[in-house]
Amino acid sequence: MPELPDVEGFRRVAAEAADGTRAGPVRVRDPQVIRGLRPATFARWVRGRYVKAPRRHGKWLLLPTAGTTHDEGGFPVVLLHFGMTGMLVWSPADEPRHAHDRVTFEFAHGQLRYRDMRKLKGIHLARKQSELDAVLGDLGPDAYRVSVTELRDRLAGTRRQLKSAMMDQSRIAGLGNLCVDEILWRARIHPARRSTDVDDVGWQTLHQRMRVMLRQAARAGRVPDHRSWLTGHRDEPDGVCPRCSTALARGQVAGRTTVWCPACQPD
DNA sequence: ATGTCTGTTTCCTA
DNA sequence: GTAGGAAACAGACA
Repeated sequence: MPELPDVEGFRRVAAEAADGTRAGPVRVRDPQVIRGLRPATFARWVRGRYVKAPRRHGKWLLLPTAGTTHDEGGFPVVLLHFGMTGMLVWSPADEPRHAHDRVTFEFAHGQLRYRDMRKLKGIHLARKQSELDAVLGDLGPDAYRVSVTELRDRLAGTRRQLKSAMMDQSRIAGLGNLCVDEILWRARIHPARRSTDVDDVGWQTLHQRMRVMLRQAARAGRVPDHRSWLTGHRDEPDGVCPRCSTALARGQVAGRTTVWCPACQPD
């Protein structure tokens, strides 16, 4: 589930509910979710800090903190990754605990809950720049902020299949399986096309379609499954292309379930 | 019961 | 550099 648009939704949840407010007790229900330091240490570092202007890079959500109301946000920074099934939920304090609520952050008006069924990823804490770099240092530029030039430069220098390169977080950060299929369908490029095989017009198109797609999806906080989107048809066994009604193709590309239109996206 | 699948990432081998 | 498989995890489903 969580790709760039979803995490952007989680960022808004954090911003609307907790920005500028002070964290109370931090409860770690599942110690396995806290990575890189002891859960009790994590809770001690975060409790009493003011959350400031939540940010997102790729699929990571960053919660910078400050010691006082008027301070600018800085270290420590809480870093959350949602793996395949994670989410960030804002609930009233008396809302019954969900079975997959792994960590809760108490605030005056409610609580922020890190909810995740599979615990593929988790929550880190960066107390200084070097710890931030250790977690985020290998990420490429955020997919929504990358320029067309940078997109081309970072993806063209490999002979891999384009889909594989686009999902590589060290090249471009934020795109997952759904986003990439949707973007490639809109750009009319076959997912297994070699990166070295895309021309300048192709990069322009890809960038423009990516921007539009991500803007709309980020606004929704998810990749919409609207009927005019490829994503709206990918779960149907006999899905057809919403643009040309050709039967959609389904297969494995870069080791992942991939859906494309054989007519719009010729090999 | 058993095996297969899944919107992610990382590590290992060829 | 690149591709493929397996693993981390927990559940749904046939």
